[in-house]
Amino acid sequence: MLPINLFRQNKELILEGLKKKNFKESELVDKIIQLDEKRRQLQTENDNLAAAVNAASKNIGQLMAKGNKEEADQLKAQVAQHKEQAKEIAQRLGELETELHDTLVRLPNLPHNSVPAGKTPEDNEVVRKGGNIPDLTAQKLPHWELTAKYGLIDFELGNKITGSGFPVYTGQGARLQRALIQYFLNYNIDAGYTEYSPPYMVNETSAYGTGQLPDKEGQMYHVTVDGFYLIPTAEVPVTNIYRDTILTEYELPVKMTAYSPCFRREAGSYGKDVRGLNRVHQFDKVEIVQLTHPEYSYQAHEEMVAHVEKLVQSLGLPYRILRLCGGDMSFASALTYDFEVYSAAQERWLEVSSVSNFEVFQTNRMKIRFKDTNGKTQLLHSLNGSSLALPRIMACLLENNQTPEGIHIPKALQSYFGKAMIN
RNA sequence: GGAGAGAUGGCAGAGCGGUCGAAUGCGGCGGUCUUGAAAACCGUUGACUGUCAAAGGUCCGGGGGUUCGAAUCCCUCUCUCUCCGCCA
Repeated sequence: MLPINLFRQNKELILEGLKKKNFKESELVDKIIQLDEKRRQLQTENDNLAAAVNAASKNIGQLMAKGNKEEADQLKAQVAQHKEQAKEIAQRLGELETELHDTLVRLPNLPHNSVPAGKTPEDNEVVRKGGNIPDLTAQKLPHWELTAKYGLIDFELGNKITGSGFPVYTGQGARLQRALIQYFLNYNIDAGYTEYSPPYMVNETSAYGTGQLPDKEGQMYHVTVDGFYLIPTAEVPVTNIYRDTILTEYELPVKMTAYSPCFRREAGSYGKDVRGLNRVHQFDKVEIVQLTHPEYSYQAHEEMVAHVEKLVQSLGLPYRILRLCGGDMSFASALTYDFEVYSAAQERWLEVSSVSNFEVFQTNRMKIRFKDTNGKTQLLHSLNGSSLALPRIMACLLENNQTPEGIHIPKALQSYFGKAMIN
């Protein structure tokens, strides 16, 4: 949610940003400004009435103490009148506040200056490439055939137990999952991130805080009996750790990492996109989250990108880093870098990480703040990224490292996996 | 699931219808003292809204009610604790 101050101070900046993000309903900006003005006007009226009531009440107390009942009764009648007026105003004020808030949450975050213009994924900008695409002339099986061949994943069994998109990892496949999680977590911890093991269900307030609600309601599994949501990413519970918190400047930056399964309904996906591990309803991911001083968030963002890049490199996978264009960015983000790795048998790029700076968009909702050196309370910036999401990494590892003799395990993983090859 | 107790500022903990945004202690910050530090002493120390600044307004777990007036009384929800039951 954009801070309301921005609308009072710099309307042009907002309109410009919304245009770049390809947001159509720019008339909402004027609506918000008007609602805000009206709201403040009503608030003043309301406050003045409350002040009158407060003063009169104090007087009544004193008059009663003196035994001056007659005058007190007169004042009481006055107060009753004021209260009737106030009731009406308070109701209108409440409606106005709701409308203002509901309009405000419909606006996406504004893009950073460096975000390229554009509407579709084709307009994303390739920032860097790395690694080598392997030569698979000897054998070129897609990962869903490899997982069957070596007994790593049973997709059919998942169908039976739950439904499509809930793969069952078995034997060496399960072990590889565990090795990846462990490796990723340790790598993040070594870089100064504190590990958290959060709940996998969150309440409505938390889902709202990171922007899942109201925007992506249909993408989450909803446990209706208790009103909980299964987390689509550890970002949700982890960022909410600091909801309604005021930090001191020397506690910054806050760096957190967490492993969690992620649950996504993925309504509307189909075809080759959902084949094998490409898109599933439950998957594992290790996430990194930072809360930083607003002045240093872009520096932190670059550090996070470099951090994830080194991790991808250590797995020996061919990758590219994209700077997402305005139209392809998520609702809440100001700047996003996507990491894609090349799946050599499928011959396509698969997204494995998305590293974003949300600036104050999330922290404004969650009231995550800090006291600066002048004693002023300010919003922090929040950032997060995958480090990394497992299924597509696994798909690429299997496909790219396949040989007729077996699948090679990257060196960095071998101590976690326990051997150098799947066969 | 059943029975009971409770929720107050960063923390601990008073307050039980007006003088309470809230005693006191701890912690934090500033100062005196000191070569420096500790101790001691003095001062200061919640958030939100509003404004050029102020005045004013709101907040004692959430919501609703009684009253001229609620942290204090009533209803309700959520959460925490204790005991019983069940259980990884």
